[in-house]
Amino acid sequence: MESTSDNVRSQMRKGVLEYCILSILSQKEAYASSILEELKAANMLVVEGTLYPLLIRQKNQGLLSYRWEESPQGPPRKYYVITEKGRAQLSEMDAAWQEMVSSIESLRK
Amino acid sequence: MESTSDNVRSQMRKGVLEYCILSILSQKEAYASSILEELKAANMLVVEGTLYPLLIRQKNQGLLSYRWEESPQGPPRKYYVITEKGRAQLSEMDAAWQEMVSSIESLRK
DNA sequence: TTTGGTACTTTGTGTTGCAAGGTATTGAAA
DNA sequence: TTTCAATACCTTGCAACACAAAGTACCAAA
Repeated sequence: MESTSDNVRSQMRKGVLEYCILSILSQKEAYASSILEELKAANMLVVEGTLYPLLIRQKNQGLLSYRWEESPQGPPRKYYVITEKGRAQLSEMDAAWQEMVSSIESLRK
Repeated sequence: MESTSDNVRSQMRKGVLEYCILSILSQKEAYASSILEELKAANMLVVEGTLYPLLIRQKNQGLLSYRWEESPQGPPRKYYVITEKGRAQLSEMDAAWQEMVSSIESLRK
């Protein structure tokens, strides 16, 4: 049983997730589980099944690269790193986001 | 040939269109073409093929109702009206939107 | 050697936005 | 009267996306 509120929030998250990922990775490298934690801390909750394909898409687009690193325990981690192209895309997204905030504000006057 | 920027903006629009529609209709009744113009004025461009199904969905969810009205010229217009349920949903969306703006801000610090 | 924790991946489903094309009404021009 | 342009509404097929659920793999401790 899902609340209306959950639906609303889930719908709105669509389309800004890529922006969130690039933003997180622009500050420091991270692997999927740690990205999930950051998103959770920012109230932008997503699940594994959403994040992994998204990271792969962004890597295929050349926005991210990655490297393997040993974990203190458990299997190795895939650390993602933002590329130059990714930073350029992030700039685009900053502008697009600001524009959308303005648009909503003007509609919500 | 579509620019990266268009893709970015198109993706971000997902999920907030319903919010925009309810917002517009909360101020006054409107028919599809006039809603398109308002969205265009707010830089939230969409096309007919997006808007019509969306209005029908919202009507089926009980968020909107409509009535026919003669046009000064051309076929009659379908004026959409927001319902009480629609206004409740709009309140939800206001809250969800504000939360998302905060989330992005905290990630983009 | 089995168990539990960590981490990455894949599959199937439903929703959404969009391009493109279609239908219907009206009034004015040919 | 027929044709045309403008207005308005609707439908179909497609691709992208978020998500639930299930699966695979690695490691260390019991």
